Amino acid sequence: MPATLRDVAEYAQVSMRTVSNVVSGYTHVSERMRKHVLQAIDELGYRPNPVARTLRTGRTGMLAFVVPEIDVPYFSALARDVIDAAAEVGYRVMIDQTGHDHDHERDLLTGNDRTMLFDGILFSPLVTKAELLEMNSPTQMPLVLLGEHEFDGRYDHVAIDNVRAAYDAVRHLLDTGRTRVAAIGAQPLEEYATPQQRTVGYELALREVGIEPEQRYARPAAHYSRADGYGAAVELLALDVRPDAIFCFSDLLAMGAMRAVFDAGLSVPQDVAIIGIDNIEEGRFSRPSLSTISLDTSFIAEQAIARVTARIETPDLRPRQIVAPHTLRIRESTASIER
Amino acid sequence: MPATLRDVAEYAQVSMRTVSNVVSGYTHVSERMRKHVLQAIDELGYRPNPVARTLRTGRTGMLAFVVPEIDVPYFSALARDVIDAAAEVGYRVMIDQTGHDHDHERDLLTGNDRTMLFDGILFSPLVTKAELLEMNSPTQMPLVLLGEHEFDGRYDHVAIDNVRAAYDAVRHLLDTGRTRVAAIGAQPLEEYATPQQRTVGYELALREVGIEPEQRYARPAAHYSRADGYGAAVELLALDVRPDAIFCFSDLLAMGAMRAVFDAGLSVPQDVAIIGIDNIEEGRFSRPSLSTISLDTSFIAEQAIARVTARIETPDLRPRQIVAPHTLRIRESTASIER
DNA sequence: TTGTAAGCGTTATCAC
DNA sequence: GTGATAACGCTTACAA
Repeated sequence: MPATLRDVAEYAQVSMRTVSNVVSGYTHVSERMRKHVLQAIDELGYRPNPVARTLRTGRTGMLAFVVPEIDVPYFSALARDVIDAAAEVGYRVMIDQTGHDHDHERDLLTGNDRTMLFDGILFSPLVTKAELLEMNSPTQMPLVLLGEHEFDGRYDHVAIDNVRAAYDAVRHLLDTGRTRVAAIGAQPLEEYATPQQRTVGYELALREVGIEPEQRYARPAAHYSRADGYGAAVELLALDVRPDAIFCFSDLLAMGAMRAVFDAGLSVPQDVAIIGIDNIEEGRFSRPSLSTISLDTSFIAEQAIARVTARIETPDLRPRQIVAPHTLRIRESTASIER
Repeated sequence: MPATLRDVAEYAQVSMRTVSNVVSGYTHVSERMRKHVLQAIDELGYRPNPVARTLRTGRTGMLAFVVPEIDVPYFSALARDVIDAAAEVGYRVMIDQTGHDHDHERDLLTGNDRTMLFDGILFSPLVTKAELLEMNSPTQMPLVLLGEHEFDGRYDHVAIDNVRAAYDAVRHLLDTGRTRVAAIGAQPLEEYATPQQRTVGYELALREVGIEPEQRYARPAAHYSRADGYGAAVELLALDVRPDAIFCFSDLLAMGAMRAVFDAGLSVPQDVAIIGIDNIEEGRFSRPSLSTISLDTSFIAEQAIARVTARIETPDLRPRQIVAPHTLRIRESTASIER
């Protein structure tokens, strides 16, 4: 049985109030008393019970970071920054992996979840636009959406400008002389905001230089995984007129696509240039190194944490949209080719 | 203000006891009553307060998974499996990132941490052998150590046979005809168990074929990162007599080493064969694909979860050591060479 | 500065 | 099968 505050009080012959004061810090308490109580605490090996404290104060000191899959490099890099940013302001982070399970996500959003031991949620969701809109009984839990969806004014939101990011990537491919630019990651359905926005940016860049987007050059990808990128690239390379560049909606797709190009006996960037989005570390060491759009994950994490903690303090804040910066990183996979 | 159990009881004109029975499930309660209470719950939008429940029952339903860095692919892959295995038995997982901070780790182990809202800990630690041994006031928290350290009989422990794994990797390099086998990841100090054990396996394999390990071929690496692998490989390649194979203590080190070989104008596996440990997905898509020792992360996760939950139920279980299987995966990076 | 006591929202122990 | 009531361990008015 661990010692309780009451045990310490009895042992030290003081009131619980005094012990509590000593434990939780600063309240006026004489130095002699402090020493005395501290010693009692030490001798009994007392540790405050965080659950009791939480019940009393209403704060758990924990945030939930909700992602589809934690082992996707972009998410784990973001998780790292989120954990660090949260620690900075005294919060801990519980990672919740939805595994592409919409019901799980919805339970979280509607507060149906049975074990909500946290003060706020950072949500990198898969939920479709429709699902988000029809969410009729949103939880009172402070919530910040990350990187997906259009800003609809109901939730705080931190994301890059997806249209612009895609535009920048494709524009770079065009600038290096490629003309047959394919895309991997477009969603056939209009359900998800991010792929749709990136598709818009992709087509925008093409049209700007007078190229009409071709349907067969836009390939879907279910999970933005290496395997999906590989599969989509294999299809692209089998076309009569092969693309000379591929814009992948994530670096992971790009890694898969690169491997597919090699397996087809072709080379990157000579035969096919490849660019991704996310700037995962893997792409800095791959051969060739991967050009990409870098998202500032620590900026995203800090802004999200700042926003959710602000909302914990002041629940009625007006939802804001925060746009995170992105940067084009040119590496070997899109090097210009000798003509 | 969210509705409480008491609110529901008053609203439905029944006792709190009855509401609690309905909420927590099975206790005998008439069907009519159940319906009645359920409706009241629905109308008031009542959600049980998990904190209050926890204070009463002493269970949070949460486990902590403690790793140095969550964005290391091996750890994030393991985290994924841990989260899944925990969900399977009704637990959630809080991820705690120590960031190579020994004090943080020690606080966790000694229960000095102020916010321990979990029922048990899975610990993939950095603490040195000495630190672990001198841990004089271990917390009563159920604890399972993952993948590090020797089994000293005080904690449950799930890990591969590190000596054997290293031996298998090096043996494979030797079998393909390489004779100058270097290693990256050895720790100069004898503080950490894993690198030491892998060094033992490395030297064992060499000696078995009559090769005396050379000091200059064994390079340390602080963080098992791509960058450390790169740096160590650069040094190895600058030696008068260049190694013709490198055994890296992690796949991430191997990815860095591979890039260093290319940057030196050499090729893998023709000039230098490379093998790692961990079997991260990245190595299946890299060029060349990376030979490695595969650890069964889902086995490790399941065993660890089974063990920690068992210990939550029955605190006095005798600590056990569970050895996880490993398998050699031969890929392109160690292909045999034409002589 | 310190003591007393009332909750926080639940579950569990007792009756009936 | 259901109803009152005492904990669980802590924080914090309110008193002293």
